[in-house]
Amino acid sequence: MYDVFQKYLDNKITLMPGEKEKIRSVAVLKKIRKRQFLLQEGDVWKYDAFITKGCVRTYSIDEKGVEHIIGFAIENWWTGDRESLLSAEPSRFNIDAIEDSELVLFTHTNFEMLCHEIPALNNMVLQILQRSFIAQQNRIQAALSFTAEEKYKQFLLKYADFALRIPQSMIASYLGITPETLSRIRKQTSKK
Amino acid sequence: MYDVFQKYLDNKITLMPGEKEKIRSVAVLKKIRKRQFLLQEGDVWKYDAFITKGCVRTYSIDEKGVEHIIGFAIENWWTGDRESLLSAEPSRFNIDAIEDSELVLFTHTNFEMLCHEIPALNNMVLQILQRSFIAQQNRIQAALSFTAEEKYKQFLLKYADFALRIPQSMIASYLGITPETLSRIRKQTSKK
DNA sequence: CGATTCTTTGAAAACAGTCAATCTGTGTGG
DNA sequence: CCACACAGATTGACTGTTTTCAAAGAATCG
Repeated sequence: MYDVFQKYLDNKITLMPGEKEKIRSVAVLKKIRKRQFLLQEGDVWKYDAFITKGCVRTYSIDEKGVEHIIGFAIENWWTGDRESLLSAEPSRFNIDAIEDSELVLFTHTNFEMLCHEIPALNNMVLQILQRSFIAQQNRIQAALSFTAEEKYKQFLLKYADFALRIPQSMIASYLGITPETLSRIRKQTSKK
Repeated sequence: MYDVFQKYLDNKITLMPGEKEKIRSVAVLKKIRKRQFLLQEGDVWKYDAFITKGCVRTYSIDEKGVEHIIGFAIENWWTGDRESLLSAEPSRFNIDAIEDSELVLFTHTNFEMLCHEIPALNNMVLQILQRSFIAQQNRIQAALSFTAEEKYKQFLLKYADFALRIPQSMIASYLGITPETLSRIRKQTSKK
């Protein structure tokens, strides 16, 4: 379980002797089953969470009870609610597992300590944040510029590696359309 | 002109003796007039840009020639295209001035050097990035969850300080609706 | 196999987009 | 200072897309 994370780290940064162990010593392993919550609306999120196996979704629920998926995350991705983490306010989001999943958790306090002591790690976090920022910007642009069909196509291209693991109703939610509309788009495009 | 930026810095971080001057020495002042480009699609963006006066917009143009506004920025905000900056690829965005504006520019190379030498500055950048990330996440959530009317209301609340400086057609573009639709929404809500 | 969840389909209603015309306000040149 | 031009905002009629609601059809899991 932890070895997936270790591999990820080795791939990204080179650590000084002893640092590997230091990181390892504050890591907490966690398994969650399909449909199980990692974070529930109203709770305060306090971790940095890395997925070693499985798939989770982050979503909000509007006043009509409809779910709106903000993002997905799979193996080798980080997840969590940065807003709640930094503000220490109750989260407006839910995170739950789409598949049985395994995670490596760090309490944010521990993780900050690690980042402070290990510049390479701190730098890695900055890189990830930058990349997430860019990805979000592109998603906003897509939402503004593309039709539902184009957004779906782009989604399949961009997330080809795990698009098939996700129920269509959830993809629809992510794209901001109803499951019925997505079903019709698929029918349309399969004709061609 | 530069004093606006200096004030901003003083407000955010405390600098060691000499650091102020070091920052100042690599800053470049720039004025742009209304409608003038700061960045044009196809060019590579190489700066970190701080606005001391005025207002700019970042937008893309789709294949039909329609503009889609990704974001606005005013005094005391940063602007630019992080994607182009980090990838060194030509930008897909345009940035131009909505009002006559004044900026403090740093070439990214210089700015990185400064961040490397001044940990407090580096930390500030991280904070800004985190906050931008959260703001974008909230925008995505709003786009998914809210009706056009709700999005407009939220925009007015959130950006009350400069919403009036921006033409309605641009607000419509930002919200992902046509100017006509926004006009009708305004008519509706003013009735109540 | 039965139960539950997910997907598809249909028809009607709601909504936003398009196109074209008019109105309004601002700023410029005569 | 006026008149005109121009850009932005509004309005109306029409079209097209998406949602909604309801029901039937697959697929999945214990």
